Amino acid sequence: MNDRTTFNDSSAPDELLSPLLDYLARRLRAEAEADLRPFSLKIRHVVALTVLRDLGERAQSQMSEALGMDATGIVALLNDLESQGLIERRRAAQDRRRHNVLITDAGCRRLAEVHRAIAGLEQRMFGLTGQESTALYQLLQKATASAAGGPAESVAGEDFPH
Amino acid sequence: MNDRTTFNDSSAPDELLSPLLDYLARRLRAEAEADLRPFSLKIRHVVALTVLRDLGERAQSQMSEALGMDATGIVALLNDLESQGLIERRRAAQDRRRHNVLITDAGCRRLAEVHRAIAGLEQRMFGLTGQESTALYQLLQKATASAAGGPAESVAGEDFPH
DNA sequence: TATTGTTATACTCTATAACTATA
DNA sequence: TATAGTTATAGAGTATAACAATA
Repeated sequence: MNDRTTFNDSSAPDELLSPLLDYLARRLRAEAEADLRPFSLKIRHVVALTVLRDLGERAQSQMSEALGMDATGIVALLNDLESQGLIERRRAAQDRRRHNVLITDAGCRRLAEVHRAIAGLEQRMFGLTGQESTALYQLLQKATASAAGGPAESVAGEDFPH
Repeated sequence: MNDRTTFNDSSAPDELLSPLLDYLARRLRAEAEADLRPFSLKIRHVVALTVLRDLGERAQSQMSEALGMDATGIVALLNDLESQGLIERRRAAQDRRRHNVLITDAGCRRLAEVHRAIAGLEQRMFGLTGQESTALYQLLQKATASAAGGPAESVAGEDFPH
């Protein structure tokens, strides 16, 4: 049964979030390309490194879940990072089918550099104050935790970095 | 929350916004696909229709700028919408090179339906309260206005819907 | 038989370059 | 010559399907 009235009144603002998210993500990827070229990385590499730094060693299947990406995409992503020595793949002893992935020291250092570059880009591009930026981060964080739980549920999972 | 107040107002938070935006936009596109399939539309069609509804008649070159997309992408986008009768292209009398684009009545009706579908998806997916959702909208709105002005400037332009 | 990771492949999204018609 | 739109094409980005190794 559909409860349309509560739905409209209690929650959503008049306008949609999706067009803004779509727009900002597209612009971001385009702008970040230039800043990340010296590192031979793309935004999704940064996402993957961030997850590995914050969550530690993970199986590739868990990476796939945490990043909301297909497993086949993860393979290519990790290949890029491994060829630069930023991550390591290790056969898991308990289950030899599994490749455990972890960030290397070089990966951590690289991530820190990239982090500074992207932070600068965000500041220039979004023009938000520190407070606004923090508030936005927290809201996106909450939305992400919810989205990571599944499309129809609001399960705040530990699937994404804080 | 720890000593967050020690941050000066101009500094960014410790963590990056970009990975979250990238993640959410990717998930959103994937999830919205199912909801939008009955309409034969994608998220970017919704963005385009929203812009046309809010800003009125526009040249294609202006659409390109407003959407932050290459002009060639706009052509295919508008072809899709025109073939469904949701928008119209008219030769501009003053400058016959130009195609002015405007949303049709059918387009407005379709957009309203789609709007409801996406709003429901956002609520299920992001699990935000009405207040949070509104706050997030306003922050994304501000970031979008800034980003529309250019990568290095904070010019709040009239380029994107309010 | 089911699961982890991989390869091969195709489809979607976006950008670059060349063409047309107007100015 | 320059600009608005279009076409053709190529390149990312992501997903689907079949396969190998292991459980």
